[in-house]
Amino acid sequence: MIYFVEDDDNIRKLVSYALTKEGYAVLDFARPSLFWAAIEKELPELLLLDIMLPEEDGLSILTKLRDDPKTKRLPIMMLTAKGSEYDKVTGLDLGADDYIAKPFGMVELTARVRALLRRCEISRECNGYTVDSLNVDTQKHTVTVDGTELYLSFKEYTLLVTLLSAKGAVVSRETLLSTVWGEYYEESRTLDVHIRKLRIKLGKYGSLIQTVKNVGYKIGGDVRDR
Amino acid sequence: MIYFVEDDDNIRKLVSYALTKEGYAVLDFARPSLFWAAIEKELPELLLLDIMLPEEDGLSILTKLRDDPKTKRLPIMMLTAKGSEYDKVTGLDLGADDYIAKPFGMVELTARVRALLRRCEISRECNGYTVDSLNVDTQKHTVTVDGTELYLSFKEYTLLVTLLSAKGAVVSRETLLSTVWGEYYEESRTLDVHIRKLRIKLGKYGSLIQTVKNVGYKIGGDVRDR
DNA sequence: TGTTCTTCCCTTGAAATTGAACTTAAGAAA
DNA sequence: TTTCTTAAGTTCAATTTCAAGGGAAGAACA
Repeated sequence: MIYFVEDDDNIRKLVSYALTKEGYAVLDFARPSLFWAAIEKELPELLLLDIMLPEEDGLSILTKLRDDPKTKRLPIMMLTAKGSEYDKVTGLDLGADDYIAKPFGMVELTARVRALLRRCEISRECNGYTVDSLNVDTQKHTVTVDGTELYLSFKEYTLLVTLLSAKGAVVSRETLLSTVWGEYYEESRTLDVHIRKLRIKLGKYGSLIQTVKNVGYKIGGDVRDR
Repeated sequence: MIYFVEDDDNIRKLVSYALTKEGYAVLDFARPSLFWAAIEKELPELLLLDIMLPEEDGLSILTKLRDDPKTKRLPIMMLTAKGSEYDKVTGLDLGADDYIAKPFGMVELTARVRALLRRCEISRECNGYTVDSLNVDTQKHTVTVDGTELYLSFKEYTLLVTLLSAKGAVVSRETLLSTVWGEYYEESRTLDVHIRKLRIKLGKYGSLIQTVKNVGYKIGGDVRDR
């Protein structure tokens, strides 16, 4: 998911269109306030940020994002009409990862986006995951164990995919709650209950979901993309 | 260390001077052959690569570097007189991390270099530690000795990671207590007890944890990031 | 100089306590 | 209906506490 903050309607539409055509999911925002609301709910993989904006300067947004541990590492590309070297340097030194000056071509933009995502090792969502003979197809939204399809509820499915996407790394309770349940959820036992149901439904693969006490849960076993 | 391949003497000197003044160690090469010789000996942290070169095209060098596992992830910034969008895209898509078109200002160049190094620093942030055949994976939260996984409790694990992250330096009792146990903890034997359990679980590596009387504990041996 | 004593930390083992996750069931929401 | 959330009770390992056991460094002493 790519977020794009830009007040100029034409540029916003143009860039969104170009990126969408490249296969990226894009959400664009005409005003910072809309962007802030969205980022509370879900973090994008990359942010395109114009500098000249109503309400709040792009550089101010950049600074705030870099100060927050949650968005400290978010790949950010600044985008601006001002072409002066001074502006570029300011943006980069405040923590932007790339900077592109208007007018820019869509082809260069998408190439820079690709390069930045590559550098940050965030590949576009894959089509699914496989562990042993447990298969998850994120296109079809299906889960199969030994070839037979399994029915999972929405939360169960999202929980499983979130764990799988970490490729065996531990996912904290907090992250799980915010990813699967949306906004920040304070400590709640609903996560435990869903983990339990998921484990039961996964049958012999239930034990793949391992508890890491005081931290969260992880998938044991070799997770492969597909 | 930054390597810089550029045939134009003026630009080479200018850029080298600017980067050196920024505090980077720079080695510049007028010809690809000299660069290839150097890279055999030592990998730089970043490579600035001109496109138009004698002997061999910069894009060809880029491709070769990206094909070699040793240099696959080397941060590379392309640098060129050709300002066409097509060239930029080609460079970026062949695996360059950034691209700057001549004529460029030294201030922008150094800012881009800083930004690129910063980003690569982040992505290579440590995923674990290795001492001898003791391995700690901080992503998966696992500890292995000679390839077999070891189960550590939360405190034991945190204690071990805290000690490892000091890379062999002594960590005071006070620091350990405040890092592992949260806020300040009054003097308590609980730390000793956990150290003991950790030593036992680590088996032959238990003796890696050395007591520094009146101060704290440290890891003996060569701690490496991974 | 060498021996014993004292003290201070750290180690050890066992027992007591705590707390995070699990379970279950029932009610609310979709 | 099915799914999700909440609440309450349970469980068992993790953690802490306690008390006794070393052992090294320096002091006292012969």
